[in-house]
Parts: sequence; structure tokens; C-alpha cells
Amino acid sequence: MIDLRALRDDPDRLRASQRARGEDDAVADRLLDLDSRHRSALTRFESLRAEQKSAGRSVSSASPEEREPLLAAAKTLSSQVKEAEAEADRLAADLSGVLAEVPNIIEEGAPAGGVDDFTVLDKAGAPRELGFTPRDHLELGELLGAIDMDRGAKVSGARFYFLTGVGAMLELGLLNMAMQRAAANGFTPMIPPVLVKPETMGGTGFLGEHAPEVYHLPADDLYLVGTSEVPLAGYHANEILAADALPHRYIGWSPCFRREAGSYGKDTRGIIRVHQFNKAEMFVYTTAERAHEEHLRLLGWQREMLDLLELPYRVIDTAAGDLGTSAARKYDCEAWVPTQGAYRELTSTSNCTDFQARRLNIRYRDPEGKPRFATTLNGTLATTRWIVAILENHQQADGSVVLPEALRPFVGREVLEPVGAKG
RNA sequence: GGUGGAGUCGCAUAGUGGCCGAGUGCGCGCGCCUCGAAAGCGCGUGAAGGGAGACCUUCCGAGGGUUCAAAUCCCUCCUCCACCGCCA
Repeated sequence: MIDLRALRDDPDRLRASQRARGEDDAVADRLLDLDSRHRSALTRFESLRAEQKSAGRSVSSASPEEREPLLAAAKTLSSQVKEAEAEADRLAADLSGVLAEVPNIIEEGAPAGGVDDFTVLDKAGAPRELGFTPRDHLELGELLGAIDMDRGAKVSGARFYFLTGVGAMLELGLLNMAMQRAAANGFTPMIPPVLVKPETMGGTGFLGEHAPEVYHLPADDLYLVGTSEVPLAGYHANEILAADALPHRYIGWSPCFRREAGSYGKDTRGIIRVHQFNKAEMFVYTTAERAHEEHLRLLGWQREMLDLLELPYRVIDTAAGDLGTSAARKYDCEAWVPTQGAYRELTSTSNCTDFQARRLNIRYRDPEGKPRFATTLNGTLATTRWIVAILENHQQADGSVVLPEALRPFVGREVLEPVGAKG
């Protein structure tokens, strides 16, 4: 949710942001109009209410003979107050309805445009010269006895899979490595609930344009999270945090569930795009002043993981139209996938400014003791998808995969060897 | 799943329709006192919104309702505690 008072002072900021995102900039005027109508309705209600309260008090202190006319007047006021309140409530609902649709205002510097208008900020590590025809991650996964898509489909349907044997161990090792590194960097490890209430899901901004992506359990009115960002953002909802405790840095490990609606036919092979996967996610609460440098720090920790796993990747500055509802700025790291000849997203880090904090009512005390909305940031530190890049980039001609050194202690072996066909 | 009890200002508590427009204690802040401190005394001490301001409105777990008037009465829900049943 954006700041209405800031909008009153400078509506052009929202207009410019909307244009950069390729969205309607007239919402600014609709908001301003609703806002001023709401405020005058509110003022009317409040003064009537004040009058009613004093009228009520005069009834209680009146002598029996004065009582009757005072009571009649109070009754009249009471119905006027109800009416005025209903009008103010109606306008407040209209206003928050429009407000709920408005995405965050982009950070200065974010490239304008859509999905393909990103800026490449950096490239790291060159793709290996293989000297043989690379196998894709699924072929390798089957050869290594690590991935079983067929039985995933048998049990749960398309886009489900089993990680088997070394595949299971590889994922555990990878995620554990991420958790350990984050903990060493001062993050608090968290294993959060993955079913959340509507206000938590809505508060993080996922029930807007992303709503069709989200699994919903109608019997309990709970949502399955697509990332632990959701419960970690809800963790401090409706709290006022002590300023000297900031930043709060959490590293969450959770399964993530995504319906992948609208991506039919895309990435249907293997585990690149699946309905359920695991993820280690960094989540930070801090102040507006410190947010930008924290964002770069999150990116730094992501790059460190990718470097340790010896993966070639590039860093992109996502364009405004591809930021999603909550983010003001987003950097993605994309790893090289040899069989696709392309870079594919492995990490994403977003600065959500105070957008989520407003919806979830997360504040801290500034040095003057006044509550202010916090800034939230998040970033991937490892996911199941990383297995794709690890297998493909570190494969050998015989189908074995030599694990990067930093990962070995977490997986408990140096090389993943092909197993005989076992069905 | 069932039954009973509870949820009030940072914490603890008072409050069973109008004197609650929320008291008191602790904590915290400022001041007096003191060489300095403790004790003592005095003053202050939540959030949100509107207004240039004086000030006004809302918030007693959440949401509805009754009433001229609700922390207080009624309904629904949530959370916690206790017990019963079932269960990985």
C-alpha cells in the first residue's frame, strides 16, 4: 500500500512510476478525488459524533422534566451520526479498494518497461568449455537416480516430481549450506508455517495480480505460501519494533507452492518450473534510510552463494513492469544453463520499501520515539531450481557430476555417479 | 470435535449501561532534593486519523447488534488456559 499523504504532496511521483510500469497513471487522480471526499465525509461524521456525545451527556444529567425533549434531540442526532458514519465508511472502502490495486512506487534508477527491458549489471564466471554434448538436467537427474518426474506425475500430476537418493541429499545439502551461511552472516534461521491466513497473504501483496498463482484451501480459508517471504513478513505484523534491534534478518526454509497458472507449455521438462519446491529465503526488516544498502548486501550474499557453487551467472536490474506489486526495485541473478544456451533466474531480491509494512502494520520507533513504517526486503539464497544449474554446469562426459568444493561437506560426497538403470 | 474460564494503556490490575471522557501500582521520562546517587516528592508518560491551530474523532482481542448513551448487555469469530474425546 502506498502512502496517501505522500501522494497528496507529490502525485507526479506515482504518475511517473505507473507510466514506467506500463500501467494507468490516472489512478493518481482517482485516489486524490476519493481521498478528499473521504476526508470531508469523515469531518462531517466526527463533528456530528461530538455533538451526539455531548447531547448524550446532557440527557444523563437532566432533570426528569427536561429529559424528554433532550432525548428526542439525541435520537435525531443518533440517526444522523449513523448516516454520516455509513457515508464515511463507504468512501473509506472505495478508497482502500482503489489503493489495494496500486502497485508500489518504483525506486529511482529502476529501468522503465516490461519483462525484456532489464539492464544487465554484471556477468560472473564464464560458461565452461565442455568438449562434449551436454545432457540436460533431467537426463542427468535420471542417470544419477536423482530425479523421478514420471512417478511425480503418477502420484500428484504434472509439474510434480520426486527427488530420490543423491537428488534428495543434494537438495538438503544445498539448502543447508544456504542456511548455514546466512546464519554465519547474522540471520536468524526460521522454519515458518506454510499455510497462512488471508490477511497475511494479502498483506504481502500476493492476492492482487498474483492471485491465480496461489493455492487456496477453501475449507479452512487458508493459503499455501509460494515463498516463506509471506510468513516472514507476517511474523512482525501489527508490531512496533525497537529501533536499536533493527535490522532484523531472517533466513527462512520452507516448501513453496505455486499453481503456475498461465504458464502452460512453458518449462514442462524437468524441475525448472514446478508446483512445489524448497527455498531458503532471506527476509529483512530495516529503515527506509538503510534499505538501499541492505538491498545491495542481499545481492552480495546471493552472489557469494553462486560463486561458491562455481556457477556462471549474470545480474540483472529488473524493469519496472516486471517488478510485481510490492517491489520498488528488484535484482535477479540468472545462471547459465548450457543445454538451453540461456541464463535462467536462480535468485531474486526485492526492496519493498514500506509497501508491505503498511499493509501488515509493521512499524519501528524513530529516534524521536515516533512510530514509522518499516522497510522490508527479501532475497533468494537457494532453491530446488539451483539443482538444474549445478547438474548441467558441473557435468562430465560420462554423465557424472563433480560437486563444487564448497558444497561437498553438505552433501557428503564429491562426485555424483550414474547408477545402473533400475526402473 | 466437545465443555468451562479468560483476553482492559509496556507489565500487573480496577472497572456489571451515563461520575470510564478508562482509575491505581510498577516500569519509563523530566524536574525538585543531593557533592553525587538511592529514597522521597511533583509533573508527564499508547496508537491511528482529521484540522493552520485551539481541539476533535476512533481504538478496552476482532467484527456485528441493542441503546439517546457500551470496556460493561446480546450475537459471531479469533487467541490463550483447563478438562474430555480422537489422532500422526
